[in-house]
Amino acid sequence: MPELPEVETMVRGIRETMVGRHIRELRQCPCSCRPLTLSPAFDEMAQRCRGREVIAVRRIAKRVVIDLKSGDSFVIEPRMTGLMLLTDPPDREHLRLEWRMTGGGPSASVWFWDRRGLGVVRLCDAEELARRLGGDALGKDALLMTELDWREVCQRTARPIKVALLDQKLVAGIGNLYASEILHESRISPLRPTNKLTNPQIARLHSATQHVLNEAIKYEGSTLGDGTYRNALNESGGYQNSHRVYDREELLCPTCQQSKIIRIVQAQRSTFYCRKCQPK
DNA sequence: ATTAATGTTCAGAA
DNA sequence: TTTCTGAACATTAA
Repeated sequence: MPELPEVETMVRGIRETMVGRHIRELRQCPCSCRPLTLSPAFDEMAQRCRGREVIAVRRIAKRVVIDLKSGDSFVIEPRMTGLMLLTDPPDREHLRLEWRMTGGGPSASVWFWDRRGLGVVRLCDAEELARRLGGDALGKDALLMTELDWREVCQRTARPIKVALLDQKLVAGIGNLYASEILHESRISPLRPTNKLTNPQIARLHSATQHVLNEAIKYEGSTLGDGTYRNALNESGGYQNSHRVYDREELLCPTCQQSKIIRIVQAQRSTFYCRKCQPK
């Protein structure tokens, strides 16, 4: 389930293969699955990008953005099971799209693979999409979320902080897995109303967000039990070995070594936390 | 053999 | 206005 660190890993994995090259052809892969959600429809998308130069490959929140010199950008939402690959898909059955690039070398193509097919690929104005999102959880420079930004955002809602962290209009890039991890490092209860957080808590939330996401990027994301998430070379991530609470119900909390991690459900999603280290 | 759970986003309802 | 629910899917565990 690609969240910010997994998408950042995808972007780094395909950047060298795409930037500075031209798109020779966009192809739909001959899989028997239901077609991906594309906007505009495939024929127009293929026609509009053919021959165009790729000038940047970057990440906005949980989306892969491929900027073309023409002003168009591919905006790819991997959702649950989408992957950007250079080689060796987990299976050929669920390959969905291929960008054939100019230039030689064995990796002159980039693929989008998606087992469940919930992914969405658009060719559009990327900035328009970015405007609909909150600040990037790990943005740089102008996109940086400062501690003051976090305070302002936290005033906007009374929902539990765990639920608010998943709202991409407040802060963009955090998903279900990293929300639990960040709150544990922050020593904040997932049940805490967001607008009741104290300034010291918000300061911890701010720094834990950066720390957890940067560490996860360093290990190229989390590959869970089902093994779906892979980097661009079809290799597993490594951050699952550093998880403190996610998917660790009944195991001892790594901080206090006394209390067991519990699982609760908030907004129909699993939340994992330690009652002792994250008091209400 | 059904059923539930998994995770992200959005439309539409409360 | 804000918050909640269900649907889009495929696969696996119960």
